[in-house]
Amino acid sequence: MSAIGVDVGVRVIRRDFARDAQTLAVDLLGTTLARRLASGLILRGRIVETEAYIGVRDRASHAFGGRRTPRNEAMYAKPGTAYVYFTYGMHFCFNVVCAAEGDPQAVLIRAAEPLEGIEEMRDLRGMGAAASDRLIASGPARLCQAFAIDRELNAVDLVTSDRLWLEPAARSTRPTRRPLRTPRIGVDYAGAWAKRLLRFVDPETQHASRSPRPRTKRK
DNA sequence: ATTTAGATCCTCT
DNA sequence: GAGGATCTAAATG
Repeated sequence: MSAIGVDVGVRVIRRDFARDAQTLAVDLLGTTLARRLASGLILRGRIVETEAYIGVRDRASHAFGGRRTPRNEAMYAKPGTAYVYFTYGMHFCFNVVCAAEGDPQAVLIRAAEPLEGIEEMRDLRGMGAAASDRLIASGPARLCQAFAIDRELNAVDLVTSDRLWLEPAARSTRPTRRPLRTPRIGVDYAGAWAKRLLRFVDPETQHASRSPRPRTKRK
């Protein structure tokens, strides 16, 4: 994997994406997100926080009620498709489409621990070299900025793309404890669906969008 | 430590 | 026209 020309590692394959969003959201923790820039430089990060958007009955989902628009069209595509959308006038968010084609389920990738190409990520984020690694990709829009993910990558097939893909967790990167479960962030408009525990965080990470254990602060 | 306001523009009603 | 799967800096307790 370090040999020249062998920079694209083993990938997550189609059938692994063809599961329900809740299952995939858990399974993606510890997985590597990989991005090749136009320059050829490769960025990698370990996914540590996800959210499941579980389909047409999920009020918090862009596909609620079977809504199908130009924006969310990618949610109805094959499992393993990227769904990248623009929000709040300035931010992008990246999802992995899953389940069966036509069933609009997706996993929002909310945070990653930078592994490779960290200096480039800092540049992309407009951060100084002194800023903490924890601020690079802890949050869905920060992650997109750090990995240069924007509209251009919407609807890309993560199974075949040489610009954006996922690599399975190795033993050393797989979480060793069960994920922390919380309500999803920023979906207060979704009524009862806002309370469902569909956000998943690696309990041992330092790189989530908010501390997994806000209580304890010793040491 | 927690809260607030402002930025900013695309998407859908 | 309204509001959003957010982030940051600044203000406040």
